[in-house]
Amino acid sequence: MSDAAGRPRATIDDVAREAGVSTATVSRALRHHPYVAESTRQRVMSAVERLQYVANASAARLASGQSRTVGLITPMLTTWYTTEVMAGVEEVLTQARFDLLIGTANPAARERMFGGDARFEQRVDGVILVDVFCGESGAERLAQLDTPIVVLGEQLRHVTSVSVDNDLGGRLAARHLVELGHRRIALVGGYTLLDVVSTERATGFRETLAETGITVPTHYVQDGDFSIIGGHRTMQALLTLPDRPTAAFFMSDEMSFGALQAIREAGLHVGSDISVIGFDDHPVAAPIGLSTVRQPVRDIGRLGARLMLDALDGRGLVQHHPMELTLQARISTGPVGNGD
Amino acid sequence: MSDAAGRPRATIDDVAREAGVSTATVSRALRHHPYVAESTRQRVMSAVERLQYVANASAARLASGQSRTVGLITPMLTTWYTTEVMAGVEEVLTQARFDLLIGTANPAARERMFGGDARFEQRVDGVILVDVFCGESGAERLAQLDTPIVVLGEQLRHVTSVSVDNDLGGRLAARHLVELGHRRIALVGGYTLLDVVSTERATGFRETLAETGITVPTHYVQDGDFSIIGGHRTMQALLTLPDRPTAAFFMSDEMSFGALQAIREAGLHVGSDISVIGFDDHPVAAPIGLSTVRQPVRDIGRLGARLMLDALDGRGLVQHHPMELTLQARISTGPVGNGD
DNA sequence: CATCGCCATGCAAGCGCTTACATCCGGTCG
DNA sequence: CGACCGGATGTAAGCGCTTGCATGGCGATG
Repeated sequence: MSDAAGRPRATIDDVAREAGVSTATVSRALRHHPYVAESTRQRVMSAVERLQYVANASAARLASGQSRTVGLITPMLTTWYTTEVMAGVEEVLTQARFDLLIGTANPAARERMFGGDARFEQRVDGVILVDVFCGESGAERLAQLDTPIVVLGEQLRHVTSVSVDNDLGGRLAARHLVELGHRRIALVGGYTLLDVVSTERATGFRETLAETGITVPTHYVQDGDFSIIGGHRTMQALLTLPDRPTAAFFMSDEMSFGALQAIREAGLHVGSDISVIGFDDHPVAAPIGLSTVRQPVRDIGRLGARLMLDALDGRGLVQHHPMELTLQARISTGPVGNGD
Repeated sequence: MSDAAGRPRATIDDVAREAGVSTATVSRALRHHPYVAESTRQRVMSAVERLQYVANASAARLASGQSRTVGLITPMLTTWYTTEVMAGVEEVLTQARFDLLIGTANPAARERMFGGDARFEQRVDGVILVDVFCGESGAERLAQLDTPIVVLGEQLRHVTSVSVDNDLGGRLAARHLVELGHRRIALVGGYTLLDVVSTERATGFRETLAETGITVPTHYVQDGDFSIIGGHRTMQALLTLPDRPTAAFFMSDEMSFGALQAIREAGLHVGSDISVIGFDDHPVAAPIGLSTVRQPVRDIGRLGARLMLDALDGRGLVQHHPMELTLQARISTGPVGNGD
């Protein structure tokens, strides 16, 4: 290691020598330890400046046993939701001078992770799980680890968690469509059999419809794996139905985008021939007029990171933190029969 | 540090003892060093398994002097383009068991970075710059550092770089609009005064138009800072012009999305009243029918990471790697006068 | 059969920090 | 005025690995 000028990189010993103090003092001065005289700190700082000293992170981590890094594990790195959460986490962590390490956990490898992901071991001080869906039993196991854990996207009792009220999300979407007069309504989730999020939203959605005597027939329920292409495929299928629905609730905006494309390709009109409501409030939703249930995605990430920082400080509380959901009505949803 | 069972974490010494060999042998066995007998390796591996040993990355890094981490610096963390490049980089790096450290460089702090971003020093083995726009002179300085550098988004002589031919991109967009008969064409870049990308695309665009005798008047040239909101604002401005353009080239799809919204809000029709062509081929472009100049964004990230890995291996070549650009004509562009 | 050479392994010295503990020093207090 | 105390600093023992060098075997060679 050497710097741009070819000189070998300065170490803490060089700084100590230059400042005429011990390495212990340099270390303390740099980390704002209380017992360092102001004059000494000044001397150290100017030596640091002169030598262009930058601490070696690996050495510090080894010696302190802390990595100042938090890991983030998610099964779906490619959805907008996930990257947005990450952005929020990154923002807060960076500000606190922590590093972020990303790890992907496909559903199959999930089990292994509860025993500790090898990639992360000893490398992170804590881990944030995004949409990993561990369930209460998984959470209990996580709580056993001596590593702080924060779970995003699921409400849990045994670990710190933050999520929206998905049931309510489903209700908001249902109420909106009912108010517009729709009765033949399709329901498209991500991976119905696997993810709690879809299940919870579906429950709220169905219950609200049931209040008006509406039921969602089985062939109106589909999975679109939270992707644009999945939404496209799903809407194509729905459009070929003899009893074509007049509205559909897609549980992510990305799926909705695909759905809008399918509708247009079929020569139909969104909002009149068929209404579509999404979930998330993706930045493109407003520009293209997609009605949706908005969740404060970036804030979820920010809060998650803050909770992690608290836990790392020892002043973390194991509790659930709910986040707000709001309906954004736009032009992709309209009164039923408008187009007929 | 302890594992889930509360036992202190196993170290390399524990493994050595358990396997009846020295720590040196364990270290070699784990890193597939050639001079380790197969039988020994087996013994070590089973000891590792039994003790659930996971190496401490910090210790390894300190001892080896390598961080197995590469830094990525970008001024615009929030654009789709950047996150997509990152995803490509991450994919390749993770596979090679490298870590990725993200750093944001706002244009103002750019200068400092050439002297080395403190956040990254001694912590990364190399750094990838995404859309940092250093220019040949900056590149020369970067080449002086003993840290491998890969620049994405700009063609450079003195450092390894990968980028598309932005001039060609501008030409493709221009040719498409000209072929549709447009003559009043607006041109919206990111930060005209700052970024090479916009400048290069503008050059190709204008030259192609010039071949047909078309010039772009000053008031048709705007900046939309590569954001949805910026595109929206810009299109609103263009629509109020007495000599409203019949087509516009937005240098990112995200700006185009905002533009489409503005057009719809004004009660006009995209593709007939006014044509819009973007740049990137954002995943939402196809669903909503936005014509665009496609660049293989994720591949740029992947290649960048691969080049970095090569450089770290000492078998890197300083050279430029061009990437393909293709026109994707969709319904947001149509023949001129179609809507009048 | 002594000599080589090469593969396999062990020894031990760091890598550059952090931090418990020891030390020193000047003021306070009884 | 000596004991005490707490702030400021130094000493040095690690943290858990990697790796240059030394060593030990063993088959091939002359």
